[in-house]
Amino acid sequence: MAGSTSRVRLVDVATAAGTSPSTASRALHGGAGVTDELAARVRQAARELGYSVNRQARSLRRGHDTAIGVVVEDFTIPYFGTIVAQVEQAAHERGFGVVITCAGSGRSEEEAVEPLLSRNVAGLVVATGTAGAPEGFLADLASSMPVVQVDAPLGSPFSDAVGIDNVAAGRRLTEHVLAHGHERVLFVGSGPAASTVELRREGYEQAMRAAGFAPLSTHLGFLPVETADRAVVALQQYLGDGTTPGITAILSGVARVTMGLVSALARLDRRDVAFAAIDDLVGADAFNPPLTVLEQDVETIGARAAQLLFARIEGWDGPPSHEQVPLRMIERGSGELAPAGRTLTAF
Amino acid sequence: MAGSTSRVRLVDVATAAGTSPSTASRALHGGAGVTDELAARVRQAARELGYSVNRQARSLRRGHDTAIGVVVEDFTIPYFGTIVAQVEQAAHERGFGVVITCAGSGRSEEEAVEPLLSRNVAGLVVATGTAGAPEGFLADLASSMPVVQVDAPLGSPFSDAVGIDNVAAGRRLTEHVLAHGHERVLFVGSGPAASTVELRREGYEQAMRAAGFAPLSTHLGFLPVETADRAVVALQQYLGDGTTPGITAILSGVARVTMGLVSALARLDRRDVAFAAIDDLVGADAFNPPLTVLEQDVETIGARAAQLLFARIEGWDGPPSHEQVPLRMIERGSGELAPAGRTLTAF
DNA sequence: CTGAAAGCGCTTACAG
DNA sequence: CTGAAAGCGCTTACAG
Repeated sequence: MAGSTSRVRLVDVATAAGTSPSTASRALHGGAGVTDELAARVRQAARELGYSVNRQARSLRRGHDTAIGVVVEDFTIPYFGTIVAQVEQAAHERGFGVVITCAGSGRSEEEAVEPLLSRNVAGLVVATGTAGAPEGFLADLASSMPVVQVDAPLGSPFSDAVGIDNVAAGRRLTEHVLAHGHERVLFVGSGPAASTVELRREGYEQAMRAAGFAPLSTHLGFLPVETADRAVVALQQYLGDGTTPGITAILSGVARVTMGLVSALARLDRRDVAFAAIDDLVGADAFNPPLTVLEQDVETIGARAAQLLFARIEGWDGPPSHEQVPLRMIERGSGELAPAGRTLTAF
Repeated sequence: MAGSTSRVRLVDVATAAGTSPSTASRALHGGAGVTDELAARVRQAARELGYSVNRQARSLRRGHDTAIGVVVEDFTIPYFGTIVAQVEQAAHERGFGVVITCAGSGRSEEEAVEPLLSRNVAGLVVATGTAGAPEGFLADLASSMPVVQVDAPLGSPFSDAVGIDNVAAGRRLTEHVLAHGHERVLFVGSGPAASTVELRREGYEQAMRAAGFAPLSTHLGFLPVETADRAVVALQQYLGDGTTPGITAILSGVARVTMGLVSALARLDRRDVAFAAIDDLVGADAFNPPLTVLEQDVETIGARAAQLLFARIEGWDGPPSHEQVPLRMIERGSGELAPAGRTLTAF
């Protein structure tokens, strides 16, 4: 057991083993060039004293830390939680620490990243959903350290990226409800700044136009708390007043928005409106009706991001790779409703 | 703009401002004892060069880092995501970094915490739900640095703690369904190791016994993926086979379990069984029937934990405080169902 | 194979 | 008010 007063240093271990700090360091980490016998003595002393290296000192000396940074837009969103979990796991396996920071709620990217850079992290996973301008702050960063972007709208020429094909996702979701006879379909995004969601909207518009229907979209904004209230107001506007024909299907571009829409539809008691969403939600099979979703494989996205990052950290020097992880449609019912007043026969 | 090749050091700033590192350091952080004019020159040089302090060096010199550690059981669970978000926010406001680690999935506490200790974090927020043995590893830690426990079963004599009154929560949830005429009520926990959930079960048993009914409880385990399948199996066993009278109400002790139960009840199409849970769930108002919950104010729990931790870090030396944040019952319908075949008049 | 020495970038008594 | 010097704990050329 380590004494709980003050951490034991390498010199303590060396002294206990009857050698010098230099040799002790080599015995514990350096590997080469130490007698087996002496190395064993050092390792035992380290064990007995409960030694663990002071990483600040090591990092200062080596010029980079065995830690990576993770920049996330919002920790309360399950998507990001899963990314963090995967990255932390990969880091832990390699003996790396993980320092996190939040880029949301009005903080600038510089401000968000400073706590990471000032700790000399060896690389960065950036999952903000909004970043990715090739001329931005991240590009600057990516030229001096490995950066992997997650859920980024565009592949940057300076960094690796892992995500989904957003345009195709929007198209596929749209085609799903079109196939069930819908023509007046509303797409709901979170806001113009969420560029991945905007790409999904683009896919939606492509699919609508290809089918000969007019696209119609709106935004709910970013704050989950307010989302349900806004959704009620927004939906009432589009659902029709009995005289004008309203929309018959709703598509949600992202989980946060789905949460709001699901509550709003429940409050309005409109279970007749078809509804499908990008991103799965916990309990979606218990919704009324059960929610059809186009699911992202978030675990794979997080795991691949970590793999790419550590490959770079370990020196891999290939061209930036932009990976797209396949999506999976989970049909649970809500997206398969036919438009009210119309019976489908062919499907 | 900072050059992107190599970080600028304090000595660079000092040189640019025509002074020494000592004075530059004092001008930027130390505060006292530098001419206004010189201080201004240093600050401008720092700004122009894009200087930001190397925290590893600072920490090494000062003996402790301006960073805190957060130990979490599982980042994908919204409860912990909210704790992390709150703590990160508080840390950021104080110029502290946040390094995280996961204590779940078979890692020992020592192993989980090592990456934090080896970085000399100034304090720890520990949210593992299972820890809290007064003689454990954490107690050892708490004697050498500030530790705040979140969601801990017992108040440790060595550290602050923030959470809820778990026994009272179990009692209150139980009394809710008892008030609607239920007598055969099943409590579902996650596993014997989750001691906060076990305390909730204790409250449930107290309430059942006080009402003269026999308590009946089971566990679903920890893995969210398997939970729904296990829940189906478990529920079939308790719901009765038509000849024997089954349970008429189910209580869930924690969010992960609720997710499984909600899916299982949907699959079994048993909307007649009353159901109430501790912890709110996203979309709970869209469930069928809408889910009644006893909600934890997780944001307040996280915020208070951070406040306590930083108070300790800044030197506050009061006795360990064990705070319990009030709960809120959200009645949405699922817990208010009367037992099938029995009509209530009095409520 | 081993150890004395230098140095990573910072802060802080200490002397002026 | 200012600066030269020491030292936080480690690693790594360098010399032996």
